[in-house]
Amino acid sequence: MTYEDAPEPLRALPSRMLSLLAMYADRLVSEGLAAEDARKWHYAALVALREHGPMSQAELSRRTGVYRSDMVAVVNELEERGHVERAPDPADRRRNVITMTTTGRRHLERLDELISGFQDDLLAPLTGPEREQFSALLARLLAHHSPRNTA
Amino acid sequence: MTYEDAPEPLRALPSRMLSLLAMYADRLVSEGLAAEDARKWHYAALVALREHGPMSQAELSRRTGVYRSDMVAVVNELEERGHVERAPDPADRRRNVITMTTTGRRHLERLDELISGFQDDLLAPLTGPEREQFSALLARLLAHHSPRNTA
DNA sequence: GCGGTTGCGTTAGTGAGACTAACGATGTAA
DNA sequence: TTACATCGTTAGTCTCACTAACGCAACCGC
Repeated sequence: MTYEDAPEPLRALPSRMLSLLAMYADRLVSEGLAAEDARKWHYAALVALREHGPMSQAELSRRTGVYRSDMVAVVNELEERGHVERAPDPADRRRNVITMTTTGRRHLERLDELISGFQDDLLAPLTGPEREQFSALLARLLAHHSPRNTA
Repeated sequence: MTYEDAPEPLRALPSRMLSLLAMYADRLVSEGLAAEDARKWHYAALVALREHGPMSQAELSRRTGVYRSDMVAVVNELEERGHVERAPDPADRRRNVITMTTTGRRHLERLDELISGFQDDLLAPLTGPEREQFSALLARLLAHHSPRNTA
């Protein structure tokens, strides 16, 4: 927060505005999810599981962008809460197969609603078309800077 | 990095795209500034000093958004490098007066160029009008969510 | 004058996130 | 079989935003 009086040249820097707004958005999401005893990586993992079915932690890691060393904790927490099950993969004994439970699926649906509400809060001052445009611009910038397209 | 295969519903979330892009932008700036032995808060502080002249650490903190506890280190580093001078304020002995040196001013001019280049890198895929629009949308979102306007 | 509050610089510490290194166990390929 | 890659896991680094508390100095009401 703060920055009330940031000098103009600073205030107008896209990189700075981006950091500031991202910080705000992150806080919005994190605090909102905390109310459901969830963290944003929980959401990312659950969405991946819904989209692609059961998978190993390493694959979950690749799909969500969470390091596999950090994914350990995420899966631990989801397992504790009964949202996923972790079982050794009989086909490849290095792997764990992570499967979403029914509880997990219900939980995810709840999170879907919350997350969607946060997007509305975030974009509140924009009109419908402006939101589309903002998202589209973000997507283009990301596409340009992500490893896949930059390489 | 990574996220190559993020499931669609995740990938399209504005809050997520924002975080990702901000991470990229931060890295761009931080690594670029490191080449000049600078950090982004150095830049913020120096810009504030140029705009408003000598001021206390607390005021610097308010103007840049850096906590005054963290501002101590920023001023230390700038002082070590000879970019600012720290002197007790005779008018108020609780305060330090931070003044930019000539060296600091030259350094800041160099940073100006670097920073401006990073903005270009960041916004590279967008056309001129698109950059304007993106900045304008960011500014509006920030204005809406910053404490001054939210209150 | 005095007492209470507020602001200052500083130190220390928290909690989260991104990221690296290395491990033992397992699988794959030369 | 030897060499290499992958997986889950532990541990640890660095940076950031943020809080708490400190001693000190200034200000306000009286």
